[in-house]
Amino acid sequence: MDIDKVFKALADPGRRRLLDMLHHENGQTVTALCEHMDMTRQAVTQHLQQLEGANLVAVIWQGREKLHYLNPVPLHEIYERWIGKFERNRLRALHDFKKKLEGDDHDKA
Amino acid sequence: MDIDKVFKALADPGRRRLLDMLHHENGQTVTALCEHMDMTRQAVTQHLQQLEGANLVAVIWQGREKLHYLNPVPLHEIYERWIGKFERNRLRALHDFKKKLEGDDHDKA
DNA sequence: ATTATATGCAAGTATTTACTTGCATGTCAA
DNA sequence: TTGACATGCAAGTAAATACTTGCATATAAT
Repeated sequence: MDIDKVFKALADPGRRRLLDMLHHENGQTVTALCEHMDMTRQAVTQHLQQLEGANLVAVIWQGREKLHYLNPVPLHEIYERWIGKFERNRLRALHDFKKKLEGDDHDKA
Repeated sequence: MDIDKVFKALADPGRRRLLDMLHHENGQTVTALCEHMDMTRQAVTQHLQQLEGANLVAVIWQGREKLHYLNPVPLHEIYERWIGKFERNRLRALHDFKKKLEGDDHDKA
């Protein structure tokens, strides 16, 4: 799994918006998703392709319609491999930080 | 809190690497961080500034040295406001998705 | 004082990314 | 089978991002 693609995909507000829309209603077509996006269909398509490439969205063809489904697994990966790791040390880091500040203010006092 | 800046900051592998380094050893100087980065000091500085802008890194000046400290709070925010939301519906979404697939395979059979 | 070290500022280039426009293809419905 | 609808493909433009180079400033060490 290419976590870089996931981060890159999430970096754009438009793409996050698309994920939100699918979160609100799963299995939407390109055209449906376009209605709330202030850009051409092509632009939206390209964003959706990136989301697909990052495996955040899966697609099912239904006749001439392309239905988009959210795949939350990569988000989970990001949490596991990235956020959790830092979270675990959250309090410790904050502690270190404050200690440093205090050390500066009254050094050896 | 500007969550877009956080996502943008995380979108670059170099910046994620810097966060990793600080996670490994907190409070490093620019120069120290540069040693493991295959680019000029200026480039690293600019990345660090973006991390600072996203509030992922805090800085303390110590004489001529600039010490960088990790701030995991924005990561937590991302989890809270983004990942968790999707996680909660993870199983449900997967369920919907499979049902859709099945429905296509043997429609009304 | 002089030199070395740690960093900043700013302009310029190169690469990447976002978005558009125009046309092509395939599916559905009358 | 014709017309409307859903989407794809591809080339081009505009804007954002990553990175560099050259010089300036401040702190520390000798």
